[in-house]
Amino acid sequence: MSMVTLKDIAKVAGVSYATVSRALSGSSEIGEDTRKRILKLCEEMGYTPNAVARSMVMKRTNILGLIVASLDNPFMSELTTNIEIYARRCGYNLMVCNSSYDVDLEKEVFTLLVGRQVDGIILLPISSESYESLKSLTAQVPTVFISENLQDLPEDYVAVDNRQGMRIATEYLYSLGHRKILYFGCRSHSVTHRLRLDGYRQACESLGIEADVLYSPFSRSSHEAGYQLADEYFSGEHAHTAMLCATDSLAIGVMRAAFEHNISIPDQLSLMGFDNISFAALPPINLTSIDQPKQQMATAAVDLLLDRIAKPEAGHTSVIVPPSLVERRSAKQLSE
Amino acid sequence: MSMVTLKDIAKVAGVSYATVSRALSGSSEIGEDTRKRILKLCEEMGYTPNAVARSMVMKRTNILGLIVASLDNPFMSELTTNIEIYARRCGYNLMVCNSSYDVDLEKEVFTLLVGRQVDGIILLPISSESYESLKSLTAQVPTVFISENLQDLPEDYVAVDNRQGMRIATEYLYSLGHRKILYFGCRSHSVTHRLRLDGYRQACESLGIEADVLYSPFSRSSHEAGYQLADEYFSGEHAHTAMLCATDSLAIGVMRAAFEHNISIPDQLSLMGFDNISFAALPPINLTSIDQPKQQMATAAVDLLLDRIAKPEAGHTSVIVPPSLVERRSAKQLSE
DNA sequence: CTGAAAGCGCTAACAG
DNA sequence: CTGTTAGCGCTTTCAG
Repeated sequence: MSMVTLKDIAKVAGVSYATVSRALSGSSEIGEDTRKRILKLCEEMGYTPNAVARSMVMKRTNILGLIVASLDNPFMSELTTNIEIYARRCGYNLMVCNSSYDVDLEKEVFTLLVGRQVDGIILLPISSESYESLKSLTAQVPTVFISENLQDLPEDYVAVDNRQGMRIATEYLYSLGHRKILYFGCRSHSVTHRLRLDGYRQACESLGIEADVLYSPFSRSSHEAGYQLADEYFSGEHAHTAMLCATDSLAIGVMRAAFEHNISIPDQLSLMGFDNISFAALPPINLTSIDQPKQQMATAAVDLLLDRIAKPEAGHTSVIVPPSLVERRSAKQLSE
Repeated sequence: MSMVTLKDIAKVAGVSYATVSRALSGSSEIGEDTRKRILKLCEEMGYTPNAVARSMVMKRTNILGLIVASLDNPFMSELTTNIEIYARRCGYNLMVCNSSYDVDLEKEVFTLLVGRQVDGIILLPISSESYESLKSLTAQVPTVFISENLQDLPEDYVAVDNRQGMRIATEYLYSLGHRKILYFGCRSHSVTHRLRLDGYRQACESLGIEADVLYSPFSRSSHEAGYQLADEYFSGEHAHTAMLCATDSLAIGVMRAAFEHNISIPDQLSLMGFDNISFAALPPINLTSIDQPKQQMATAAVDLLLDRIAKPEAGHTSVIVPPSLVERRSAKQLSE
């Protein structure tokens, strides 16, 4: 289709194709007049540079790989959107693969992307265990992990300050008058989730209130998990005035259980989530949450990756971004 | 990093690198013993074929471009997920670009993808107008439009049967006893939306009930649009017992307005949407809707595109997939 | 300032 | 069955 090549336009212009290449690369030395003439010709002949050929010789594709558990997850798709837009602004295109929450597949697509000669890879919500399985691969190509806190592992990553986020949440509920706050957790194996729980515990301690934790046996955070856990909880005694969920998804499940148990939110129970996924803002949900600044995380991840590509041997870096409270209507002042 | 090339392993194996190439491509004639020896060597030396080099000579990249208005939109991200997974199964990787609802950007990224030598492009919710702006480009590379009905335009596309979907919705509400059904529309310029409206009107006519339509002035379907429209509507007289929204997003906005006007859904008003986005299933929303079979649409789009790549000159095809009713709890039997 | 030529890693005839 | 060779379209020394 776009079969016009450098050679073609060189022939028409009556110059060598090296000259045309120079005209296009903009740089170096070339006569202003010839450049203009050539550029015009390219336009006329509908020439589009062949990025594949260029990659071949440049030994870099200007393509970034993105591996994501599932784009269906609103948190991940928000991140992806921002990553793509920013990467493109930096001159990179994005090749996206779903790992479908499968560690083996994740490994497989990683290898695929390496074969594609991507300049770097961004790995998006991956449980911290899968770091183990990818260890040998991440050495082959610049990689940054995003949204999962890898702590002291020798990798680049960007994550929100999870501990701080839960501290903020707990303190907020406290400021609303709540003293009996239940924490609803999940995925106990994940560092990220351990940090969140930590933040809650720390805050409780310094506030002088009791920490109370319920953990979902489900391996993945979902509203089903939240529903089951809450349904059980509401069926027994429940003296807490507020509930703090490890994720928004969990909180949404809690909403359903609360509804079925005729517990009104926020009148009888204040509820909070974490992540501030787009769902949370929907009118019928209106969930007070802790925001992960997705845009900032996205640009930080791309910047970090480009840095690493520029200096493959530099030491590992992590970027921790600040969370923030988003007040909506699922939590309110405790009435006496 | 992965600097091992065919040549390297040829040298070690003591064969010409054409032989290695053959061993890897699996095909043609080559001694079983040498093949095995070579394959083992590749493994040992950690060889990964360079897809860029291969693309260069094959004149095909096995990359598909995907242009999407915004991955943030759950409908689009669901489609994208399915497209990526299926495309990969077919041996293609996906390069994704957001057009951010901007016709110029859309054109820009299209050109970018062409320069990337993608084998084909899938264009995802694009208003039918943008077809005009892309006309000259779609001729350059196999392209399929997805989710927007292009009617008689000379393009390949896959879309749901929008008219039929709204007919089903209307008939369903009718079967629930509703006779005064209000249609909430938007984006009157879009063929897709015109077809939906059409389906509603047709159904009303054959059911012998009156068609009543309210159109949002907003150019994009969103819950804000739905909220505004519904807020206004509820503020005036409102004798309808059911409301049929052109999209789920619109319906979610209606939910908020209803809540604020103390109108209970579904007790006082039945509500339906269209698209069956993932939101709709969330417990606090629980919206009865018309499903667009995203997975089927995704695979159909990829299949269509691969067909077109195989036969660039074949006539244009469209695939219309069937919608289906998803009963949840926002619509119910009209009590007398 | 411009042309000639080499080569990126791989595939595909074409010979042997 | 295996080796030789010629490119794919482009960038980049190195000469003019």
